[in-house]
Amino acid sequence: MSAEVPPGYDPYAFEPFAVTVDLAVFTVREHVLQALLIERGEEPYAGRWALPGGFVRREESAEEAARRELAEETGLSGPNAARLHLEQLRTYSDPGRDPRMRVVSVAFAALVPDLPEPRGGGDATGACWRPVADCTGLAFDHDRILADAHERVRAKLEYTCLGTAFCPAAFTLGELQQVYETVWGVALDRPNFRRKVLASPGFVERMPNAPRRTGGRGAPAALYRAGSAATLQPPLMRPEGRTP
Amino acid sequence: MSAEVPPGYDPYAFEPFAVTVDLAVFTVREHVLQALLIERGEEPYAGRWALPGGFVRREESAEEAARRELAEETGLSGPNAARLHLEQLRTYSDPGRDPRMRVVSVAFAALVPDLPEPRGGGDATGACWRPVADCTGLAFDHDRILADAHERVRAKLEYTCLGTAFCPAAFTLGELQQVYETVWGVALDRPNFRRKVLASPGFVERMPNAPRRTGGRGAPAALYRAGSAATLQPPLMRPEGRTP
DNA sequence: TCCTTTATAGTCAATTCGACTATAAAGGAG
DNA sequence: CTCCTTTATAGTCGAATTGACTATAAAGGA
Repeated sequence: MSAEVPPGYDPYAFEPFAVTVDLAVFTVREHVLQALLIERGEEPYAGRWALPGGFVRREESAEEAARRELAEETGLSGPNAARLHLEQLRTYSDPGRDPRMRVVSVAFAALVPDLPEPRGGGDATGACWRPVADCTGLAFDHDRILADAHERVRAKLEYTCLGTAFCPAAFTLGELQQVYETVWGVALDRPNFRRKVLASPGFVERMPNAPRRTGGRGAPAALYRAGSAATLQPPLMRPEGRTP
Repeated sequence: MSAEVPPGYDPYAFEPFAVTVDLAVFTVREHVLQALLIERGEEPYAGRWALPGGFVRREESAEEAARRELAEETGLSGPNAARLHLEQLRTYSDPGRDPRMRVVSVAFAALVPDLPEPRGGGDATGACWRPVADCTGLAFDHDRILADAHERVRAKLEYTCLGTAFCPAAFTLGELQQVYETVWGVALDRPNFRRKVLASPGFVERMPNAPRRTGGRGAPAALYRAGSAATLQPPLMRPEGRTP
């Protein structure tokens, strides 16, 4: 490898890499933020938990690979696939992050509503939801990826309308507030929360139907669906203004 | 290149890619936001302008490659290299983004103060600063990368202390305000701007020295340096709350 | 029939923000 | 030297937002 290599496509400068995608898939189940994990069936890290993912194929982009892997892992398809937020997180490229060869991984964060069942499909031994607080000791650098994705989601709830991605197609403001409280780990004042949400144009819109009761007890709540806005102005900040 | 497929990897799934970094380097010069471009000397796109960048080498991460390329292209080294903000933007992986082979590019955004001179150093035919508004018709998908980076910088000025990355080690509040006005393309009220900045803990801190006059005319201004905070709470929002 | 839980409507004071006014300290033009 | 323009910096004031509460109604369960 000469030091005076022109930019371009000098054969000595070109190094072959494998490119993979890794997915940090989040959902809110039973008042807890959970992540989707798979149990590795092969070396290295056989038997360890890891984020779902796989190789990017020759004819697809990283986004397409991520969507394909997500469908394989969760059984997400058709109408469900539409109610899914998938965004690129960042790329992890440390030499040595895979013990055998040079692998660059494009990480994605995905937010899905509470799905019926995870499907341990395809190549993974098993797949399951696990509270993010318990997701430690993952394979490769997946602890780090998951932590980065977790903080990204926490931060994006502040200034985007992403919270609705955790909710089903129709939801109550109480359910939306639960999402915020679960992801941020704080309690929010109910009247103030609904005042903020309803004052944010395009965040939620009322469904032209009848209300229903959700958890059984309590007064029936109005149903809302996600609005057309993508960002929140002004933002809905978490208390204690922490961004650790 | 070792065609040997490591054990445990599906040989049909593994596809070799080239991995590059592309840099969107921004500075504020003469009240205009400018980006660093190089003129390509080789096919494809010979003679066209492009973002600086290059291949990731076998023993380095994408971050290290980006820092290396930036040093080669701008002559940034030693003390200057410290006053530099470099952050990963996202990865571009469309098949066909390079006409000849499968290239995945990890894009970075860099913010530097007004440097003495760009250096068309090393491998590039020529390098120059160009107002971002005039940066069109770039090679590959670099128009898109630059646009994404531009919007990222605009957005991050709102909720981080990044604005100081465009300023020299010591700066006046007027200079910092110029950065915001230039990047956002709006005029800000001077008293209100300084009130917000000074009320944000850790954004700037006064230098324990004497004031000076900057542009020649006008009263002398106090000098500040970047504080220790990374994020702004509450954010400093651009007027008209636009996030196109 | 209570009692607990949840939804929803208000109130009120403190804080913040946007739009201004005012004053001082340069440098340049004449 | 004397305006005049430009910039820095200190305030003011009313409107809007926010955080902390109170109040009331409508469930379901014991």
